[in-house]
Amino acid sequence: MNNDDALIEGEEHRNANGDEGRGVVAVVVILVGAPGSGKTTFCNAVMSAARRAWVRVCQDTIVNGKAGTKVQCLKAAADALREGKSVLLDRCNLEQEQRADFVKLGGSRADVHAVVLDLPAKVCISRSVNRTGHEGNLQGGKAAAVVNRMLQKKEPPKLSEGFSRITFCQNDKDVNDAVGMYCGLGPSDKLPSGVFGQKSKEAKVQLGIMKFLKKVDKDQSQSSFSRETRKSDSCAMEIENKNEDKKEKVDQSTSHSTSLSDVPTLAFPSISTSDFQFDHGKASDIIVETIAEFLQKAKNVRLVLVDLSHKSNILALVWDKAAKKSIDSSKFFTFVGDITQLYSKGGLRCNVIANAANWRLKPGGGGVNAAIFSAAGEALEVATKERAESLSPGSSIAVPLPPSSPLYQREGVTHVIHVLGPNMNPQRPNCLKNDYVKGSKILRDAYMSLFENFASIAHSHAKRENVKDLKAKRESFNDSETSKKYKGFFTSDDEHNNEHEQLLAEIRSDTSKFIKSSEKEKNSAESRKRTWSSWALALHEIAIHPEKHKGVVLEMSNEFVILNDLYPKAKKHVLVLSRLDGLDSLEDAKKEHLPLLRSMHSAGVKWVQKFLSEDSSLSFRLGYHSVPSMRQLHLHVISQDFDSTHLKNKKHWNSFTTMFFRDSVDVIQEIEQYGAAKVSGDEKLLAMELRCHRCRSAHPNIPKLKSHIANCKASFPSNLLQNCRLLSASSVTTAESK
DNA sequence: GTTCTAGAAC
DNA sequence: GTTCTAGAAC
Repeated sequence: MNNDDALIEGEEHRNANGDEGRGVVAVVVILVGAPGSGKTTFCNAVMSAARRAWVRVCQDTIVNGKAGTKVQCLKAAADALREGKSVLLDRCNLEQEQRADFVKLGGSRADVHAVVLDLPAKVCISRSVNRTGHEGNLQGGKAAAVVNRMLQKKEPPKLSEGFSRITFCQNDKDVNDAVGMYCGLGPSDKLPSGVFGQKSKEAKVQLGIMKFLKKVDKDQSQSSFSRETRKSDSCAMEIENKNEDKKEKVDQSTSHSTSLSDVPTLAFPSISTSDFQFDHGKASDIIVETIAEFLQKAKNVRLVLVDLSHKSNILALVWDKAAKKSIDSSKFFTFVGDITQLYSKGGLRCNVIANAANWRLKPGGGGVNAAIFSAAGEALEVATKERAESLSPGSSIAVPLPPSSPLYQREGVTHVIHVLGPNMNPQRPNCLKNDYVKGSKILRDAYMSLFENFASIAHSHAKRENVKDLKAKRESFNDSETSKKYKGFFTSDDEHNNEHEQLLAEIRSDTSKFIKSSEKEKNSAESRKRTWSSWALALHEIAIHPEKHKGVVLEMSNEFVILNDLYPKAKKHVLVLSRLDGLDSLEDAKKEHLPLLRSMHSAGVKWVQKFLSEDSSLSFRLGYHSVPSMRQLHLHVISQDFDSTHLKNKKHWNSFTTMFFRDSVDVIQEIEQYGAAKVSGDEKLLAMELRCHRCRSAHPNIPKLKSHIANCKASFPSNLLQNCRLLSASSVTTAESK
């Protein structure tokens, strides 16, 4: 690897300096970026200080200052090239298809570069919302929606599309650097090719990998593309149908038995069959065999083999073989989708996902590895590094995902298991040169290791009897060594060991709260109790002495008191306040509290019904804050309009719209199943960017968000529509009948 | 200049 | 939890 890097560096050097005498080399720079990302600014900056002739081609202004067509842009660009000028293409170009025709302008005539202005969505939205008199006329409230929609479809450019150079800019500094570079580009200069500035701090390594891949990518896409698509086209429909059926089955089962969607589920890609070129027939046999073996031992878990494409060959093979082996289709099935968006796009809850990692456990490269690292954010890189430096073929390592990771927040993924399979590709490290005896063993080991790791995670989850128990164990294990691997299925021999290992994993992964408290206050059970500020005692006072607060109490029983939230964050916002002294927050709730939680819930539902009878346009959620600000357990019953002057800041918003808010139905279910409810109390959750709770679009600040939600009519995300999490006029009748 | 956030005090 | 306000962002 080091050798590769050195080689690449040498090449760069030659390219950057060694092209005098070759004459003028025109460049087509295809800008890629959402509205507000600064494409026009970029063009103007380059052209104002350029050392070569540039023509800016902008679709928004191409017809005498007015918007034109793509064809007109192509013509203008071609004309410019013919005159020996270089081209700055100023249009969004976020999708590959939109870029393809412009890339074709290259070839012998010109180098084609991409400059990706990949600034945070928030920045683009903020700029396009605020701008006035922009040529594209994308202003005002609609801008945010447009930007969001476009960003969802974005496909980062790849060298394989035909670019000779791609520059990613993630912030203003990157943009300025890129401007400077193109300004300084003289008529006969040529910039080094490759990918630059992609999300990795080790740009050189990244470049090395990308260059290395470029060659392989092309080779592969030519050979395996024709081979595979033709073959699979004939059965594509079939697979699609099967998967449709399958998905329906899953949906049905989730709606019938409320627990299925929360069964620990592992989503995994096929290991070694794409980039590592392992034979699909042999691989599918191994997948099905190891799954069958695993499912015999493991109870109450699900496995899902995921591939991006309906045309996946391996998915079809595994599907057929699993059916022939009569593998229980509720415990194992295949799924077509992006493994980093199974929940948000596919409605499939998977708390653990596997990553087809490289031996260095580095992000980038391509395929699943790049996708997962990029979706999980830097948090995964850091967490991975803490655990291991590298991975050997046939093994795997589980990494708990910090709650700050977008994958955790958006998809509910708590662990990523990195797996490394055997390599049959001569252009990759450790190639087995067609030795399928060795290869098959390694692939089998890889899956076994993956499933074992998953089993440990699932097992520990189920083992969480109650929070107190866990805390006690945590403390006793707190100082132990960490680097051992998880081992064993659910055999009694390994059980103790497993618990130990998993508790360690939990200590590291779970909400930092526990760690902090166990570090600060070691052994005394009393001192572990949270201290509350004076203002945080108001609810406790009402709960213990409701008779003194008749003015605010709406309803009262022995178990709870109902009152309006003093600072309602929506049109309707009431609290169902437990009267049980000593039960202060969700993390203290245990099985013994289930009757109380259930009656609080149904009291809340009754109020929802009352509110709905007054205004049927409202929708409601019932839930708890993971870490409440006020003492005394209280259930929020809140309408989803969030139309209130008291909703003023990010914390308010995120406390009701992220995983910080734990739906009462889920809380009850988790306590029934595991003895405790999961709390997502990470501070970062409350500092997250502002997203619409309906359409998930991002907004630059609270006022903009509020004006958006006042008008957003998008349907709620699918997860809220399941399991009676969201109550509305149409759903409440079904909730009642349950 | 105004708008908006975020930290401290309560 | 809210209020107040300095100063960042626009």
